[in-house]
Amino acid sequence: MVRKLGLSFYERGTLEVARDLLGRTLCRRVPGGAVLRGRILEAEAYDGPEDRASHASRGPTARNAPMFEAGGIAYVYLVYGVHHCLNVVTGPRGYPAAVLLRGAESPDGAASAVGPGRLTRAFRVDRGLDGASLLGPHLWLEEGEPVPDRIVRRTPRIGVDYAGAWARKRYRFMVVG
DNA sequence: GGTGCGATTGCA
DNA sequence: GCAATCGCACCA
Repeated sequence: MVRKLGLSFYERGTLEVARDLLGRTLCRRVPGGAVLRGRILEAEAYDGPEDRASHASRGPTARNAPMFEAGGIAYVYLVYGVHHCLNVVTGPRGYPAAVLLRGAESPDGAASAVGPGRLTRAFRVDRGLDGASLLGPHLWLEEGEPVPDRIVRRTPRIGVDYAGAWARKRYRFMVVG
């Protein structure tokens, strides 16, 4: 029996959720009814208003509004005018935090979809899902198979060199192998 | 109303 | 090494 992760999974500290996302099953019901599934392999935490790498570091805007909502919804945005990025919003309402999903197994089980843009393409996620509930019919997570610490690696985040000391924090979690 | 650029990727 | 491509943050 597969279990959909509930609100209590998301309403925790961002770093804790990021680590715990590894091994969980990302599920996406596409138009037509088919469900795409794949285990999450890589995730990055963006934690609070002080985090200079976070879109929320300059206060609430139209784009980052979902980050300020309570955990359990998606935050989807377009980077470089080309790729969509999928985030899992975490923590309580008013505290801007989210986890960027950077890699997962491909739904077809073949190769892995590593890279935030590749992941959203593989799971057909776009801005139509911005703000969508992660307990709803279009996008959700299932329990999956938790990953032991010995195959988890922590590194600084990718592509945020502009963020000073925040760029060096080890907020990226990935499954090795 | 104008401008500069990004939580990336793929190809030369 | 660099183009693609556009929403949005910020300034006027």
